[in-house]
Amino acid sequence: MSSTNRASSDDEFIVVREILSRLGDKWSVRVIHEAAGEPIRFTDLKRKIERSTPISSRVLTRTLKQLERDGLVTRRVYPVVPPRVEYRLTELGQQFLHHAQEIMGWTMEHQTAFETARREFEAQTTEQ
Amino acid sequence: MSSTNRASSDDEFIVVREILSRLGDKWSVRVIHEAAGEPIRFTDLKRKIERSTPISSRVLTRTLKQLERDGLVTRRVYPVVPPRVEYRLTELGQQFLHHAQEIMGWTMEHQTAFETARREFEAQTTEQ
DNA sequence: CCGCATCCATTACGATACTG
DNA sequence: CAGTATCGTAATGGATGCGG
Repeated sequence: MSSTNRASSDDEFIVVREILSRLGDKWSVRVIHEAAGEPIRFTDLKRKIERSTPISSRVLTRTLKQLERDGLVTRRVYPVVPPRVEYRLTELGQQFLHHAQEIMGWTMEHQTAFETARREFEAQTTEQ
Repeated sequence: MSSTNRASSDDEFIVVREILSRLGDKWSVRVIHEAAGEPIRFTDLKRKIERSTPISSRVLTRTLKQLERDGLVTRRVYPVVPPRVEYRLTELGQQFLHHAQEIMGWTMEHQTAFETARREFEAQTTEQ
C-alpha cells in the first residue's frame, strides 16, 4: 500500500486537501467564476460579486492571495495612477473551475435529495 | 415542487456550498472513502483512519453526523450489548466519492504545478 | 463499544477605518 | 483604486474524561 520512498502517503495529501478546501470555502469558487474570461480589476470583481452578496475588501484580498499562491489566478500590476491591478485565471484555474462546475452540477441535480435527507434527519433526532 | 421558495438564486447555493464544504473539511472524504464497500463499525472506522492519522471520537462522531444529515451515509444501530453501530455509504455517498476521487486525481496530477506556484509566490513576496 | 460534555487553540469570516 | 490594520465573532479541530 504505502509503498515507495515518497516521504509518507500523507504528505501528498496535504496539498490535495488544501486545493480541495478552495471548493469548500465561501468565496474561492465564486471569485474564480467571476475571473474567468477577460482579466478583471479588483474593484470590478468586488462589484460583480456584490451583485448578490456583500464581501469586504479584506476577505476578497485574502481569497485572491490564496488563489494566486496556488497558481489558480495571476495578478498583474500596472504602474499607473490610480493603480490598476488585473486578475485572471491561469490554465490551472480554468481546469479547476471546470471540475468545480461538474460537482456543483451534480449537487444541484440532487438538491431535493439532500433537503429530504436533512428533513428526515431532523425528524429522527427531534422525536422523543 | 415548491418552486416558491426559490426566493433568490443565492438560496439554492447554500446547500450546494455546504455539500462542497465536505470536500474541503479535514475528514469527510476520508471517512467516506473508508466507509465504501462493506458496512463498518464506529471503532473499526476509527482504527482504519488512525493507521495514518489520529482522530478523536468527538471529531469522528461529528463528521459522521454531518454525513448522515446530508444523506451520504446511513447509521444502523443493533440493540445488543455491547452496542453495535454500522455505517455505510448511500447511493448518493458513492456518487459523491466518485466525484471527489476525480478532483483528487486531477489535483495529484498537477501537484508539482501547485508546489512550483507556491515556491514562486513565496520568492516574490519575500524579495525586498 | 459508542459515543457525549467540557474546555481550549486555530482559523475563517466580517465590519470599519485608514493609506500610497 | 487597491489594498492594509485593527478589532471582533463564529465555526472547526482537538485533547481528555465520563457514561449507558
